[in-house]
Amino acid sequence: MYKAVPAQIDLPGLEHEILQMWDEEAVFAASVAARADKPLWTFYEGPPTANGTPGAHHVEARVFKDVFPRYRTMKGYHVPRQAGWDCHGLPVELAVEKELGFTGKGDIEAYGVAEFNARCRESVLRHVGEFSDMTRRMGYWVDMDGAYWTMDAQYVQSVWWSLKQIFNKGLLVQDHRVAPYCPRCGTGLSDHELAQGYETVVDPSVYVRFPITGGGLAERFPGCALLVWTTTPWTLVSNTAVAVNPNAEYCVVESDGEKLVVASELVAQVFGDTEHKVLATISGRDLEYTTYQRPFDLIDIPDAHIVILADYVTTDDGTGLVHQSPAFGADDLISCRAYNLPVVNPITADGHFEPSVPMVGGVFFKKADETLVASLLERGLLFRKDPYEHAYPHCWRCHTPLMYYAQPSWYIRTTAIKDQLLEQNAKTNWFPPTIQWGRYGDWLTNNVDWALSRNRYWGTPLPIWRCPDDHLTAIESLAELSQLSGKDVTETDPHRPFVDDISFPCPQCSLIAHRVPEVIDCWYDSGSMPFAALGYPQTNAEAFAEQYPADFICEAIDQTRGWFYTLMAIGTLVFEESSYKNVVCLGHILDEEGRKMSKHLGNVLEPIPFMDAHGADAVRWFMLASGSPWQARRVGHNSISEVVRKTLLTYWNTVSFQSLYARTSQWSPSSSDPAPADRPLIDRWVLSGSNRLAREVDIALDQFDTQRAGRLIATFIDDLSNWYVRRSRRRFWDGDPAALATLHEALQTVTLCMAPFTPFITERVWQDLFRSTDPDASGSVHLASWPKLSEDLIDDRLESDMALVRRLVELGRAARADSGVRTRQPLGRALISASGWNELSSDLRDQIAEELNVWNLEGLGDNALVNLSVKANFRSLGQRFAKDTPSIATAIAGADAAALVASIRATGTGQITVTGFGDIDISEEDLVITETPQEGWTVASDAGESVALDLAMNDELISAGLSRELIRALQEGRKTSGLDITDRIQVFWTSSDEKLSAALLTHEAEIADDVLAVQVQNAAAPSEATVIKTELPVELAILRAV
RNA sequence: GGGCCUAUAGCUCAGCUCGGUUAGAGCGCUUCCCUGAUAAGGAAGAGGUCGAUGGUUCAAGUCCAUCUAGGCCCA
Repeated sequence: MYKAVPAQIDLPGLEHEILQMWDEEAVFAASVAARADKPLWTFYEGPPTANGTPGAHHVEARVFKDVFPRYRTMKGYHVPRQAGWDCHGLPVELAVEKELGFTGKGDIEAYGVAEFNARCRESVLRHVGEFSDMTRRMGYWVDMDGAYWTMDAQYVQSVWWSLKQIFNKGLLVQDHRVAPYCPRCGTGLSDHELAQGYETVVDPSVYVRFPITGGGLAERFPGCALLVWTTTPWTLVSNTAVAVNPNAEYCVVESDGEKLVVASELVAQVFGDTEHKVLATISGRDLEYTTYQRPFDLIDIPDAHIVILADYVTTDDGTGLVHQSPAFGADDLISCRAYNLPVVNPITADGHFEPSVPMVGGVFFKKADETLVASLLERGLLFRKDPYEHAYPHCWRCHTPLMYYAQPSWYIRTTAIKDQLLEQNAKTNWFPPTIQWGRYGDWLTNNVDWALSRNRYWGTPLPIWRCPDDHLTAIESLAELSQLSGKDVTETDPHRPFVDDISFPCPQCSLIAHRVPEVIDCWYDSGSMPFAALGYPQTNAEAFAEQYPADFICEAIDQTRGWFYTLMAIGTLVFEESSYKNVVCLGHILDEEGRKMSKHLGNVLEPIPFMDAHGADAVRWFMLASGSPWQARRVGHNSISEVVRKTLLTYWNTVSFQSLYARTSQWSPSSSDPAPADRPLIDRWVLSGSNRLAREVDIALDQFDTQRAGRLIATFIDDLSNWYVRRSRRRFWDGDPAALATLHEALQTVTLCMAPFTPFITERVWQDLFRSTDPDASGSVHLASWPKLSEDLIDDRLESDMALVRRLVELGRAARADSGVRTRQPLGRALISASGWNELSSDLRDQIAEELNVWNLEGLGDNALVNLSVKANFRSLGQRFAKDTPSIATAIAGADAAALVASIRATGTGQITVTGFGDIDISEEDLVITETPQEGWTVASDAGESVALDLAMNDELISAGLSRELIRALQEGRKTSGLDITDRIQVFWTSSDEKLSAALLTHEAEIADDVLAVQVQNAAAPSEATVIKTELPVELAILRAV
């Protein structure tokens, strides 16, 4: 027997019970173990940074990471799922710095690197707890006990091993380049980190006069100045040169008594309405080696301050003359090197001007702008100053504006494998597909070398040792280090400062080699997880070979330049093959107003309270099925509660209904239930639909399309509840085994299809309906297999017939509403006109009659004088007649509809005369034929289908109507007086109304049957009976029968 | 400046792959109906220049081009 399923449900409460059951019975482990000998379907978990608290976007990604492995498991695959935690990196360091009240690297050094890193490790352990709780609460099944931690010694050594492979290929190199640099964190950043941190800021954009001191122009136009534009006034201190485009045209402009050099194309923009006159034009090339007076004379920059040529200079913006400061611009550095100009850097590693610099010594670089601009103004060098709004890169973690800063760094030469990366990308399936050659492909095409090193503390140490003669040795493990150093260091923590203390004689020259000071980008750590999570190659070599590459990974779109890239790049660098085949790339989650969620705005959704308010299933269903996962979506309390009402509660109530009546009639599924073929048509319709559902959802999930799958499921649940159950209610009251078996089977299918989406509620239903009635049922819905298809039960004809039935019912209801006669009042007959009506089985016709409360349904043409109208069916005509379609359509509209239809119905074709074409044969499919009765009917028509109601009343109909009215009043009375649905009652009535009395007597048996009355007495009610309120002229009362 | 995404009812979104002549759903609003599973369901009404322009076509929300606005990412 089924378990009792209450109509009311507390979803979050249910989920906590299920969570406990899963824990107690170790269902997740069992679901993986049960498929151990089945084909592998591999999934890689992208490790969240164990820092800060989880947000709604983590829930989103984790829902998708959960649904496909669950689905594949049901389909018979072995899907191990290893959790992972990203432990290293700036985010963790910054959090610890904040806790300790540090302001920079000096504080860390003073505190001690060992102690600092210990705090970092402790911080990671603390934050992982929050992620674990959220993960468990939402029902994301992933093995957290066996999680990989990027800070584990084994993991670090795997990363070392991979770096050594790359080093050996000559692709890990040190170089001196201008790179984005965070002065607060004191380290360079990679391009994909840069991508995380653009912020819109307003900087001063200044036009500065650089008076010419030598060269051709100085002689021709004494007092002339170069007009130079920059948005970073602080770099003017180290001005070294001015670059112009050799192929652009420049001119000398006289305005307001001064002479300035500007690119010709920009003259109008620079001078605007100010009166100005062009004195001469000159090519950029001819400006080369012009000398000028630099704007600030604060630091020593020998042999500089000339005009140089550079192709990258454009005349789109500014003045076409670009100030050069080679320490702070990648392009500047390249251009100035070509002229052997010095690279002078007056800014220290913490972003402040050196104390010895006059005017701005000790000032933070960005803060110097104001002082410097004031000085320019005072000395008459400032031509113009505008606020300039633009996106400027900031540190993605501490929000300090970045400097482009010349510094030595370690790079992975990814540009050398760019073609291979493009090749690997071509073999990857992206969902949605636009990412592949759009956002991601674009990124690959513009690939730059990976700036790998960080001048920090808490990270995987770069495993390169260097001797005084600059010989480099890459190390792959502590074992190798032990061998070289002659000491057993295999138990040493492979982090700073401990590895820094290990040294060994250089294998090439025997001088003592020490480790270089840098640690690596933590994105390299996470990108190494396919092998490092297994400790490969030191351990698990076999498992790795089986599990590489992954069948499936999934993250949000911000990972295109993050994890999606580092995974592919490292895979290609080390194994010459990308590490994933299918990648699902999600849009972001926004708040209800469409804004990004951020702590700053205070609109962050706390996942656990959110799930405890609505239920994790509701949140999951929303993420998977509501709107497009590829797009940014708004989420909030309203959108989630709609999901609950529309889908989850409808499903639950259908289950509760089934349980109620099955238990009432002591029904359990058994072999004595009628076979599907022997059940009524409506049952076969449901089974056709449920089997189709299993097939279509399977296809959709195979294509990673949860939105489509969700729509299919929601539609089916709606059909089941609001058509099948609604239409079959009486059979359930009667305990009809065919109906009960049908609903049982349909619910089983939909429960299985839904299990990956909403694992909690489906588990509850599985336990209450299926495990309780089938000794062979698996102990959990998540140990069950995908529903077995019975293709032979899928009946296209039946489904299209039922669709017609439902359309006709819809028309009938419209006509009913129009007529003003309430549905409880039966009508004698309705006339139907629709193609397909004649072929409709009597079972299906009965569905229409019952739903509309009409005693007889008849074909329209046989019973009334009919008005015919015809319209052109353009879809059909267009294919045949193309550009002549409109003339044909006009002719059809003007034709004698009655004669045309009569001819088509008799012979299959009809003829119309079209001016310029003569007679044309048309068939029924070329037309939309609408039949309506000529008079005296209430009609509703749509798309060639009509339902007409006969409103004529007679005593019999009125009597039946009164009886229905009484039944409804009595049922309402039963309900409000709190009777159980199985309670029997006695009915007492008295009435002075003749018609009503007659109706009661005529329909007594039927009334008694419907309201479970053991007796219907025409007598005054005893005092203990409950009086039923009704607007009919009758005194009515009921009493619970003993 | 480049890449990608988005624009359909007051709000949230389908429909666009594969063009068919009255553009759909849900929420909200008005009126009515049905109801012994339902926190539901149904009918009617109000509410749309399907972002704009141009093109292709017999026919464009749907295909093409350009533009506008917003978003994300990059320069």
